[in-house]
Amino acid sequence: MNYSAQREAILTLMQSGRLDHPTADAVFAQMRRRHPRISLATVYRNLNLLAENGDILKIEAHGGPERFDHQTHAHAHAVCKICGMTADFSAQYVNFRLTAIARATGFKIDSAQTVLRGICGACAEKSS
Amino acid sequence: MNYSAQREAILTLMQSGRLDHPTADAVFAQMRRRHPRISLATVYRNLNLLAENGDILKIEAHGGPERFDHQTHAHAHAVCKICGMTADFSAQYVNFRLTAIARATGFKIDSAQTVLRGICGACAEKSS
DNA sequence: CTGACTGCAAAAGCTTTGCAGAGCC
DNA sequence: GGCTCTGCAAAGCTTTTGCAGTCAG
Repeated sequence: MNYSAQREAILTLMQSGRLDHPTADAVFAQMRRRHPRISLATVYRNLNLLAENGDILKIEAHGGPERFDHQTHAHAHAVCKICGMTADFSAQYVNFRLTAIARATGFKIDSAQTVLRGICGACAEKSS
Repeated sequence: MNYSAQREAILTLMQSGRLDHPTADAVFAQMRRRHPRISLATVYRNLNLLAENGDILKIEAHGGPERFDHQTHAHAHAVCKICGMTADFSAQYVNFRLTAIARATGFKIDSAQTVLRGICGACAEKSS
């Protein structure tokens, strides 16, 4: 077992899906309920470790704090620019021609992330 | 003309293509050569205004400072996770089924950004 | 005992903001 | 005068880091 109790607990929390694309801070707040002495630094450290390890995914929020996702299979995200809500959508809607890109840019590609920005249904209603 | 002298100068600098996907700081450094009294705050303010206005593009660097791009037509980026170098590639390599996504998520989509992370040719050589 | 892990507090970016002074029409 | 724009400095936010203490095996 390479995972300390706290790391394990964070992973379990993430995998429960109880939090939806949480920020580190949201994870911290939730963790505190059962581990009142946990620190924000630990949450950051462990989320980053878990992400490096491929257990969770770190996603870009484009102009907001980073968010984490327990779904590690290929998918993409739509971020509401008003409330920050993040929705998943299947990667089948986005197609990468990775080999062609690697050839064109000379890069060795590790990971691909697509983020769409827009306004979610709830915010669209409110503002109308 | 809605553009102040400095805003105009920043836009001109950006459009010259002399800087490659510069950070705000890089724009600041370059601007200083001809406008020694310009401040970093002004650079940020104007880059953001220009981006809102669609004159330039603000791109995500995923774990680094934001970068700006004078190319506003659809394209995507590959970011080197070692040196931060950012390469363009044509949108033809990435396909979005935007209407399907909008339907699936309930979002009204404004913009789409795809960022690939990897290692650029130069860094790959150095580390090998 | 040794090494990994943690809390705390401080630091480190990067970016934004408040304010007063300039400049322009 | 009224407007926008600017420089400066300070604050803000998120994230990382140094360090000493703690825990597990």
